[in-house]
Amino acid sequence: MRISELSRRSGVPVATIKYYLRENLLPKGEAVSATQSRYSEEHLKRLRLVRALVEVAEVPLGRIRSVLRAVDDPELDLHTLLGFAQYAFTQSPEAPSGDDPDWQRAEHRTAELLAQLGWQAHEASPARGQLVQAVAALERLGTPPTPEMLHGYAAAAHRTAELDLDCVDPGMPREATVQQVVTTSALMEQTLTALRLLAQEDESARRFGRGPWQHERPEDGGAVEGRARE
Amino acid sequence: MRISELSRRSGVPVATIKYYLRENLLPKGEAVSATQSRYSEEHLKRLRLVRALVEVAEVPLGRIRSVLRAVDDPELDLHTLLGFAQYAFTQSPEAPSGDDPDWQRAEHRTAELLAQLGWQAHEASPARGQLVQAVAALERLGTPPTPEMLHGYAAAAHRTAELDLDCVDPGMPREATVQQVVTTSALMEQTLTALRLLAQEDESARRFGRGPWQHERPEDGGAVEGRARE
DNA sequence: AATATTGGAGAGTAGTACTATCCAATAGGG
DNA sequence: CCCTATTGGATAGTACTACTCTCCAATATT
Repeated sequence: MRISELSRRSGVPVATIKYYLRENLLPKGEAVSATQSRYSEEHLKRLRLVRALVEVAEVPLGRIRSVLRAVDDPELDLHTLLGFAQYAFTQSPEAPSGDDPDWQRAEHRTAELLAQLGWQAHEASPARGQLVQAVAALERLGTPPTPEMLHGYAAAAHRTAELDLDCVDPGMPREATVQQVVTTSALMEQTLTALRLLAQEDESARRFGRGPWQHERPEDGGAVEGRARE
Repeated sequence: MRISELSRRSGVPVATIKYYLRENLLPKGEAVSATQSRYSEEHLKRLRLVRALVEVAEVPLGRIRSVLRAVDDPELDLHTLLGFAQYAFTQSPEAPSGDDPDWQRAEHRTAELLAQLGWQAHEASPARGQLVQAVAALERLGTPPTPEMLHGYAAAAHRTAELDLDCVDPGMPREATVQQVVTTSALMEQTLTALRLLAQEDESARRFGRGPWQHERPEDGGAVEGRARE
């Protein structure tokens, strides 16, 4: 198909497709002449994947590029690919600025937690870094997470990880599996977050509330006065 | 304290503090003269909260502003505040573009799921919208989530929501509770995400891997050859 | 008195993700 | 073969976010 058809079928403007082509988020089409290339169903699938990642999961294009590079590497096995996907999707918290006492304590808490859980995590894992960063931030705000809480969250996280991997079938063709891996990493995250928020709403209503939330924004001009019935 | 001390104690540049003051992310200090204002410990706390939200949770400043507006409203009870925090932190997926069949199906799946779970969620809840959006994206990519999977994730989400609310004590002074609510919404999200990724790594190693991941970036010069931009 | 700091305002910058315009080379219909 | 539309390729421009820098006159500090 031509670029205009690719645009029509995906709902993405031609200019944006050209941009993705330039940015190596979409492989070039097969050049038919100097002014025409042919795009396949694979291109359409890839484009839809990129759009889902951009629109729904809000992954920056740079990280999407990294993931796709790994996806397109036929050498990588499933386990390694999952690792790359994780690496690409997680923002590395970079320099801990050295001698931050809160960071040190967070490092210690994290190491202890992982040891108790028996999880083997790479020392330089970005997820580990993110965990330390979050714990350090909580320390700094004066509300450090208790080991019990962390264990509780870890148990829930472990349950979701099992579910994540349940839908990855190593016997399927690589293409399909790869898509599954990437969508699992990114879109299931969104799903899980949304479910958690909905569960919070329900649980909050049960504990201290009087029904579901009123969803008005506290935008400029008030509108705050008309909150839940009193 | 003066602005320079606020800067030194928080590690945030003076220029950024001024910017936050302009953007109403930080209340003005008590004006002592035409060229000086006094800032309190509250300002420092607020500044640290904003930084944690920006750096760790990557919440856009606009959303932070919304949350803070709700936080500073003494009228709001805990339940309502939690609702505002959720509303502010979630990006609304906006217009479903009307007659998208995938969206319709996702709407249906979501409604059914919530009905089965017995969760009372507001029709216009942003979390609900986000869930529909994620499910619709998965549909579009050809890998719709099964009801069983969704129920599994929902159970895990419910567990975390219980933990989230366990650390909110309605008997505490409002200031402390409010901080707790906001950090719970945002920073625990990061914590949970990180834990899920670590659990994935561990579980993936158990199922198909041979140990923890090697964390090399597929960046230029890495194991994966770079893009063909010549 | 000399130097530093502050509040306030405005302009400038860097990064991200497009969007628009231009152009010459075709493609496709008549 | 002619004419219009489309395409690839390149470049420039836009909108938004989150700062960062500069300037200034009025203080504060030494």
